[in-house]
Amino acid sequence: MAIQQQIQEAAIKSLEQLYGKQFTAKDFQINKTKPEFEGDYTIVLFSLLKPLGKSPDALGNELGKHLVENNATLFTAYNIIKGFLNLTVADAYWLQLLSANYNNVSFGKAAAKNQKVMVEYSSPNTNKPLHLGHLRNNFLGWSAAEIIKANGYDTVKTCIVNDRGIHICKSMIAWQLFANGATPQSTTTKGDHFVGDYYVKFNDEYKKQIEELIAAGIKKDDAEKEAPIMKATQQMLLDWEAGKPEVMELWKEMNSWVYAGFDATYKRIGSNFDKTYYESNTYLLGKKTVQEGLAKNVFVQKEDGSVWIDLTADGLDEKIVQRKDGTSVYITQDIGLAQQKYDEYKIDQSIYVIGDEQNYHMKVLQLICKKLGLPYADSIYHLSYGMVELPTGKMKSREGTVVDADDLLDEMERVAQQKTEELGKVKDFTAEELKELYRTLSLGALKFYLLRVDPKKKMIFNPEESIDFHGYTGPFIQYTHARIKSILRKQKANDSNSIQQTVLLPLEKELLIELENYPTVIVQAGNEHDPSHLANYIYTIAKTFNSFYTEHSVMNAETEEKKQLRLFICELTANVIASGMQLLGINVPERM
RNA sequence: GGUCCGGUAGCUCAGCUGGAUAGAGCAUCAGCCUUCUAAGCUGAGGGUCAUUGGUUCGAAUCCAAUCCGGAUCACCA
Repeated sequence: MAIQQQIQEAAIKSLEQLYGKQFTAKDFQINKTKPEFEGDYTIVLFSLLKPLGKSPDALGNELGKHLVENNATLFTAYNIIKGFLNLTVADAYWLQLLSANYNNVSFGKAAAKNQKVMVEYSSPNTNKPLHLGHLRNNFLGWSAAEIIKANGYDTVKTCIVNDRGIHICKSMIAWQLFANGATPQSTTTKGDHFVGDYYVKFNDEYKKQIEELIAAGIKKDDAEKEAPIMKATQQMLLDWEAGKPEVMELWKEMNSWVYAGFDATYKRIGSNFDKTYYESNTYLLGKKTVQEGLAKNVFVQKEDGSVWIDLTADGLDEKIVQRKDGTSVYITQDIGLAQQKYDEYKIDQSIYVIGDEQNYHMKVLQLICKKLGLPYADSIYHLSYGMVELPTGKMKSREGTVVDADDLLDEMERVAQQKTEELGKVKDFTAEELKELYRTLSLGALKFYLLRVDPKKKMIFNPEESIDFHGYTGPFIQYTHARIKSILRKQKANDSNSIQQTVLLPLEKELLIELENYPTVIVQAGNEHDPSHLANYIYTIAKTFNSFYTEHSVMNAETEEKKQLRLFICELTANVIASGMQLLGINVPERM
């Protein structure tokens, strides 16, 4: 049990024994003691004063004395400053924690809960390569799933590939018009980039045609509809829906190029999925639900045949769920897919990692599911994240202002290589080991950069300033891990009996107090679906370790006992860093 | 206009289920490598926590209003 919780329970017990009154954890707070005061944890007494009719000093003294006397293994001292009761936790407690967990790779992870959580993330369109925004999504989704797993849930990582629709037809049409049969192979271009280039070509041509039509005296709105390339695209969409063989063949081939490209990028960044859904298979789902909704009078049919739901009573708007021609809209497909996920996996919770531009959409989706009385309605959770923007504003693929994922990864690897060569610490590495190191460091820098901020906040990425390797960064933490491993290669911790009587120095104790908190941080990050808590926490651990490292020598410790103690601290710190970084999807090197 | 989200140091961000003098990193300045990896450590300067009012013993944190920025409110996905 977490120390904070133990203190709270001890205090509740003492308060009952002293005053015969029952309090709960909500009635008073336990905080970490501020560094400028003596003690480790602090009970804030103010909220207890009125119910007990006591002065801060009287309550503090009585409670402090009772706690120390009745929990000799837990507390060694107390002091009171104003309304704050500061408690000093026994060194033996931290030492016991240390010897029990120093080599426990499951430290911080919860027992199996036998519940299943699905995390949908990534969800790309097959008409353009992945960009920086997708990276935030991928890193978030992957990490959120790992954190959920660490909290004892079974997880299913899924991806819904947006592989059909008018935007896909655009790149197909452009390819037909301009490619002269070129392929990724013939041009040695990565498949997703190859197709993306034709998507850009479409827009260039479309714009040109509109201008020409406007020059010929046609109104802008009409020009946009009448441009030949757009008409051809719309026809192609109809042909696709009709299953016209040559269209299907081209569609399959171009998508296969894109998938080859995506696979390479996913492999590179470490994204993986247990189940991939394709919109071309799911876009007809949900129609049955429309009929059921009509039968239940949740939906209403208008005269023209379109089907609607009125959400104005819930502060939202009227929303269409089926067009007058009988085809389903996006939200209807989503209802259908939600049902399919539930049917296939019997999931207890369904998490959607989707940008905050779809907050409204997801709210509507959940509300409709509730009104339909679907059993999984409450299990839907939208893990919403802010857009990644450039200093110049939003990224726009049509305007070519996107930061391409592959380009960025290449650039990060170059920076990692340059910095490593400047420092010259791994000259004995093989070419293969160096390559792996650059990959580890570059991904560590990028993932940490994108995960360390609160997901729901938008963030600005400046391509001019490359991502740092110093300070609050992934490489800083990776470096700390490598430093520890360098010590542990010289000697491993072995004799935990020898350290049980050791008196802890401030930095030793501080590190242990922080390490003890790891399980609590995993729970918090899990409850809030927020990896940034974990990123923050690991950084704090690394920072404290580096202070400790500079202040105290391990191999040349004052005594053999201290050497053993510090070796154990090194082991546990390295384990927590490696474990926590793994939950962020970041590897830590043995050397760098 | 309705709804939702954000506004904390020059910049990027923590802290937000109310608690002690608001914290990090970057940048700036001053120190620290004959000793376990200096991608490090120590210190300094830098704040009207958007504004105003309220609740409270106590507010960056909760409530209300206002200002600023963003998202969204399609028979698009």
